[in-house]
Amino acid sequence: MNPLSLSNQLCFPFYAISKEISKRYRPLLAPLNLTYPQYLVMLVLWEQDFIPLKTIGERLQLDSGTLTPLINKLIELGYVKKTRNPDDERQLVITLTEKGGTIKEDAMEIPAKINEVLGLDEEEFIRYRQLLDELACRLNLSAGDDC
Amino acid sequence: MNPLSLSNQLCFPFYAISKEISKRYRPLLAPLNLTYPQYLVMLVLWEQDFIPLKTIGERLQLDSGTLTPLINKLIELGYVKKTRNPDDERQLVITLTEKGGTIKEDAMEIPAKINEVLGLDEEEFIRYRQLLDELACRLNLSAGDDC
DNA sequence: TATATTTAAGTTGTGTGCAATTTAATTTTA
DNA sequence: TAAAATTAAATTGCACACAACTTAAATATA
Repeated sequence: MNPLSLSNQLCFPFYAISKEISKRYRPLLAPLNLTYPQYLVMLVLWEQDFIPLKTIGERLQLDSGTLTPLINKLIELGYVKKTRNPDDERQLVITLTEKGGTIKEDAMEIPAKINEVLGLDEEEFIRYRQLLDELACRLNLSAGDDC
Repeated sequence: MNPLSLSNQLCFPFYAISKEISKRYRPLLAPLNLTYPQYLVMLVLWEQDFIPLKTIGERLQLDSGTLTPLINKLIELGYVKKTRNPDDERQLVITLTEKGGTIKEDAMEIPAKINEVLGLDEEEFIRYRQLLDELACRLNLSAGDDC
């Protein structure tokens, strides 16, 4: 057994599947003019508006080098705006615009469509998510850390 | 239950775990001066040398826009070289240099180290791989297609 | 066999992803 | 309280990832 064989490593299927998933999101996100990472930022904001850039970065594991241009793009699209925390001028606080709030309605359709596109039923979805959550815990990627 | 919540989607854990895995590869690959995608190309070549660029792209699901500069970097590192198929001058055939063959010995250490870094024992490794293989099949990402 | 079509790489442009550095604001501490 | 350390964004530079397009070679077909 060759340990270097692609088929004998975890890394490659993870890499390939992850790329494939974001590829299948692309046509669903196109009507909203969002890329997959931009959509993730919007998900964070729809869950909690008026949030520091720092916190978005912690949730998504992204640094300012990635987020700064991404947020600028979302501003250009008219979905968010930047404010500063008056108590700490270093902090950039991101808020949804009205338009950014409105497209949430369209985005609500996406999770169901994605499961369809991925060909997963409810049971499979839950099974995969459990395994991923478990692995995320093991890699210390969980927010809650109750694992 | 909010369907748009990060924690209720498959996409995000996949995205986060995939990034985390390649992050954990980075220090292991640094001594070889390889990035993670470059390492994947080397894995393909160590499995089968003298292979068309096209075929590498099919294995890794990457197009020439990604592979051309990546291969140029591997040439710069002295690990591979380009030749043309004399029977079809369109085809670029990639071959390992002596140096590219030699570093395979160092790379042999990596799979074991990665499982250690990810904190997975043999049993868990197999369990995760089965699930990923299953999902890859379902997404039509498998070469064999026997699923 | 000349023309059209297809195919393989390469090129260009946009958008991440991340390391390393810079800038400005805040906090620590000497 | 002035200087040092820390913190949050922004900037710079490099390397993917991929869509769209170009170029050159091979194949198909009229």
